[in-house]
Order: sequence, then C-alpha cells, then structure tokens
Amino acid sequence: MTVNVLVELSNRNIDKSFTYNVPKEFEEDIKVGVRVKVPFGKQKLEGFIIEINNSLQDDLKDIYEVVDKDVILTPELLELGKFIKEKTLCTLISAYQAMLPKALKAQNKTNIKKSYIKLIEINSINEDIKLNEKQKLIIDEIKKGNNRKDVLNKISPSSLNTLLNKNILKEVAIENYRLSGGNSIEYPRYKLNLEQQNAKDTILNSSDKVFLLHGVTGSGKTEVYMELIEEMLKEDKTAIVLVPEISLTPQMVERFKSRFQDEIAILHSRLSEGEKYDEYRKIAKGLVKIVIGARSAIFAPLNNIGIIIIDEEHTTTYKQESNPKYSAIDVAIKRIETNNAKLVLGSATPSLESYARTIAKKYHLVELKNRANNKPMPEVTIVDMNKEKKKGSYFSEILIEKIKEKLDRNEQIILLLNRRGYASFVTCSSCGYVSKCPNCDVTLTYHKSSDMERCHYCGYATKRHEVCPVCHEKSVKNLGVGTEKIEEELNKLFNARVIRMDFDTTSTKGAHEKIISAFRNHEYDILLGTQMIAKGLDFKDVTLVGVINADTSLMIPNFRSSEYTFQLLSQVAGRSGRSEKNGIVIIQTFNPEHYAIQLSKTQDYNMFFKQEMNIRKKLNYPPYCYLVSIKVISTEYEIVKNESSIIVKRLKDNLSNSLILGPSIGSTFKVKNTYRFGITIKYKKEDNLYPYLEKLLDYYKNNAKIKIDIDFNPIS
DNA sequence: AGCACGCCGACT
DNA sequence: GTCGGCGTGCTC
Repeated sequence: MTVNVLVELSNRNIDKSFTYNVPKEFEEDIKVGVRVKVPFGKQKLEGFIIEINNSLQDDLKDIYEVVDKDVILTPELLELGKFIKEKTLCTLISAYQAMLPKALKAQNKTNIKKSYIKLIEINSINEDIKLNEKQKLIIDEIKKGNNRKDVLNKISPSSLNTLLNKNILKEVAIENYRLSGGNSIEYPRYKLNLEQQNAKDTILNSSDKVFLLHGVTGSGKTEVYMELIEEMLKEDKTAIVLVPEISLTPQMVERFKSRFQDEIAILHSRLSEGEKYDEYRKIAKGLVKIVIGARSAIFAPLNNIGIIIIDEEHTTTYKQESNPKYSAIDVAIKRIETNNAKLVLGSATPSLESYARTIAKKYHLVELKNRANNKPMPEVTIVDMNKEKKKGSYFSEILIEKIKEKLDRNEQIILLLNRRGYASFVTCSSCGYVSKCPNCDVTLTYHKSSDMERCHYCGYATKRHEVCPVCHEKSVKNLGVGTEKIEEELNKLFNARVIRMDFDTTSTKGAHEKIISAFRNHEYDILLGTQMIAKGLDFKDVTLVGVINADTSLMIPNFRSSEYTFQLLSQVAGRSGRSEKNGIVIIQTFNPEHYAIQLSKTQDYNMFFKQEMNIRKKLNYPPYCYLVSIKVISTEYEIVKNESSIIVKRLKDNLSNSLILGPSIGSTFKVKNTYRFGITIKYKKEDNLYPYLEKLLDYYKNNAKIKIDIDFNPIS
C-alpha cells in the first residue's frame, strides 16, 4: 500500500503530493484525510493523506507514523480546499491549513492535545482474587459509578495502583470538552410577526438557493434565522451561522445558546487553541448540529448542511486579509451547492454587490421593512460642524444639550468616534475639505517622508496643500482624534460615568463582554467607542446615539468609502430607541450635504443604492466590474520598481479585456524594509485572467528577491 | 522550508 | 591550492 501525501510546506514548487510506502503495521490506520509524519529530504514533516493506492512500489520511503485516528479532512473539506486554491491561486496545503484549528493543522510541533477525563473501569474480577479492605472499598466505589477523582478523595493512590497493576482495574480516558459550560441567560421566544413569517416561508418554500434578507435594524432578523434553523433540525439537517466577530455580538450568541442549548458549537478567534480544538471535535464527531462562528467557521465539518446564514453580510471580515485570501461567502455558496442547502445573507445595509445580485436575479431578495416591535425608527439630526460657533470642541451645542437631557432622565447614551481611515489624509480644519484624486475620485493619502499626497489606486501624486483650495485658509493639516481625548472632554462637560470601548480597552480576553454587561447593568451612562460599538448591540435604555465625526470614513482612500459610511451610520443609528422609549440620533459632520450622510437620516437604503450605483457605473468600479490587486514586494527598491513596470506591461499585453492600473505605491509602501508596488486589474470578463496570473506566480516562484501577492476582489 | 550542490573571490 | 559566499534545484 502506498499513499499520496500533501506535506505541510506551502511553496509553489512543492504544491503537489508525494508518494510514500505504508509499512504493514500502519495499514489499518490509513485513511484519506488523516495526518502522517513522513521523511522529506532531511526533514521530518507532517502532511495529509490525500490518496491511497493499492499498488506497490519499492523505490519509496516509508511513512514514520500515522498521527490521527479520526479523519481531519473529510471528502467535502478536501474538495473545498481545491476550490479555494482555484479561487485564490494559493497552494493546496495552505488552503487546507486555513480551514483547520491550529491543533489539527499539519505542522511538526503542536502541543495542543485532547483533554481527557480519566475513568476507572473494572477489567476482570472473579471470586478467586483476594482483596484487602481498602481494595474492596475501591471496587465498591467503582461499582457505584464513581470515578477516579471520587475514589482518590477517599483512598490513597497506592491501593488503586495495585489494582491497576494487577489488571483488575483499568483506566479509560474519555474526551473532555473545555468550554462546555452553559451559562445561558433565558431569552424569551418571540412569535414571528407577519413580515418575519413571510420571510421565513419564502426562504423555506422557494426553489431558489441564495437569499438576501434585507431587514432594517431592529427588524428581528435573528429570530428569523433561529426559526429557519429549527426547521432544518426537524429534518435532521445542520446549520452554520457566521457573524462578523463573536466578541462584538455576544448578545446574538447568547440568544442562540439559549434557544439551542448543547446542540450548538461556537468557534471564534478569542477562544484558546485548546478550546477551539474541543469545539471543533464536537462538530466533527457529530455532537452538535449548529455551528456559530466568525469567518473560518464556514469550514465547520458538519454533515448534511441544510442552511448557512451569514449575518451582516456586508462586513469586510468575511474576506480573509492574509493568504489564502478567500471570501467566506464564496465558500458558503460552494458548500450549499454540494449539500443542496440554502444560503441566507442578512443585512440592514447590504453590500452593493449583493444587492445588485438581487436585481440580476442571482439572489432572491427578502425584505423586512419594519422594526419587529413596531417602534418607529429613531429620529436623526444632522449637525453641520462648519456652522458651530465654538470651534475646537468635538461636541456641537445640540449634542451637548441632548446628552444633558438624557443624563437628567437617567437614560443611556452611545457615542461613536468614527476612526475608520484615521490614518493620514490631509484635511482643512476650518471647512473640512479633503483633497481627492482627479482620476479616481478617491481620497489622497499623505506621505510624510516626501510631503506628498498620493493616490493609492493610480499612482497620482501632488505636493501637499498648505492653503485650503476651497476656503483659502492656511489651516490644512492632518486630522486625528482619539477616544481618550473625547473622554477627557466628556468628563469636563458632564458629570457622567463614561466607559470606553476601543482597541486599547478590549485587548484582554472577555473585555468586550465585561464592558457590554457593565453598560447594560447601568453602571455607566455613556458608552464611548469606535466602530466596534456599531454592530448588533441591543440596550433597552439607550435613547441617544451621537456620532462625533461622521466624515472620517468618507475620506479613506477607497471607492467604497461612501458605502462604509452609510453602513456605519445606519447601523449605529439602529442602536437608539430599541425598546419602549423612542430614540434619537445626532450625527456631526463637516459634509452635511453628502448623500451618504443625508440618506442615513432616513436610512433610505434603496436611494443610497441608486445613487452609489450611478457613481460606480461612471467610474467603472464594482459591482460594474471585478478587481484584482497585485502587490509586488521586494527588499530592493530598484528591483520592485522595474519589475512591477514590466509586470504591468505584460498584463496589458496579455489581458486585452482588462484595464491595468499602476504600478502605484500604497499606504504600506515601505514596511519592515520591504517595498511594495500595487497593480490593479479591472475587468468584466477575462477568460485569460486566472491562467495568466498563475503563469505570473510561477514565473516568480523561484525568485528570492520578488514576491507576488494576488488578491481577488480586494477590500482595501 | 531546509539542505546539498556548484561555481567564483580572499586566505592559513 | 582551499574555505566559503549564496544562487539554483530538489525533496516521494
């Protein structure tokens, strides 16, 4: 017997399997999808068996050992890996590694082990065996069903060891699952309203496979998800639920736990590797029917999937930013095809791509137009910060007044500091002007070293403005505010208990949850935070949401900046007035006329979609085309510079149906002493694209000086 | 990723 | 003459 093994090294030169001989003693443990240790040159590596051959060959090396008893890469996962390789042009092994928790990756040194509870069982006992008093006592305890720990509490280990040594007793280890605690808060079960019921029925009864559930904030999407899953469980099918980041949506997870109890496994990045491994084992063993988790949970090894739900489908976290740069939505579509299942993409502010697909009839649009409890949407006020008399304060008069009012009534307040695009762009501090690229309509990024403003899309560059071209004041400068500063000013202005939630205060495990529950328990009056407070939170006493600076996300050098801004404002506005009391929202901006800000006032998604689509069409951006980003990376400036120009020329020659932009230098132009140039490909249909990019990767695969990084449908 | 092989500069 | 630089190629 021989096996084809894919070893742990990710390198285009060895992106293939190697054949090994299986010594007789291992034959019965050999299965496709288990890990083995093999000799590889002078090294000892781990790899996955991807094929078994019954032929014999004598010029092969033997495998050293079989690592796993149970299959790690199921047939479906093996297929998914190939799919990811095709879609992202990564190596096959890196696709497989990305699907697995660390403890199950192929890698030589892993120290995450299964956790066991040791049990003692009676092995063989008969009348002839003479036992002393202590020993009899032990046997009695075991017969009562007590385990090792109970026994050792009463009797010294030496007596137990004697019995074990005589083979009268034996030790059995059973798998223990860390984290299996059920601290569930009870959540009431709501009856679906008519709209929700219609949504559920449509999804269940339609012959379509992919649905976009477009529901305003507070419309009760989660309840629809849970009902859909319940239907699947009735048919003995399983379900995957993806959420942007679990620690940001603890309430949703709690609701699922409360409803589905121990039928659910949770996978996310804040678990320890041991915990992740245990959750994964529960899934693989078929002990749970539902998996809820962040991006990589899309690879959960469930069988017979009935439905996949992707909540907040517009969020960028579903695209992995490191290699392999896969999109969890693409993987989901692949999985529902293989499982003959359904996919529900849910959002209050769908990505333009997804919504465009509903118009193209590729996705089935299902809408929830009203809040589940029939509460009106919060009233939104837009404050023009240009007109504020008291310059220099982060707070407008009206926001100060409203905060005071809410504090007096003992209601709660959420303040959002929009830090997206916090990085360096040049802005006029008196009128809010930001310079844009004349070719790409994208904010220019300021490069300190050269004192230039540059476009990261096309490479356009200009000297930094010292005088604002709009208001002619000499006040153009870098802008950037931190939450600490805002907090300081809050403390000066009000006598309120403020809790901050940002990158700094949430670095430790469980910090998110602590802040959220402290705020919910009314230990604080004001929750001040960055983007992370915008999503999914549900506090009944919050009646005022204030956005300190709506503009920063408009200024990021990205054609999606308006979309991000609209999404962010709509979402954060949805946090206000979710319960009995009506809520209000105050948005402070220097661009009160901007459509992304204006339309967030009424949260008119359809209008936003229409306007934004016009712009995308004019400038030829997605969804009117696809993008591929290529990064050329080297430690030597001259080499990258020349080579990236050569690549652009070759791309232009070979991809005749595409527009090739660049090379341009990006915001991460020089990182850790490596230089990188960016090239962007815009295309609608390009048959030669994948083959040619593969050629490109192969051409440079042995070039130690040049690294090529390709990102399909990049988000930044 | 390692490691060997191989072909050109400065050294006991 | 040899030691060692790292460019190139191979690993079942």
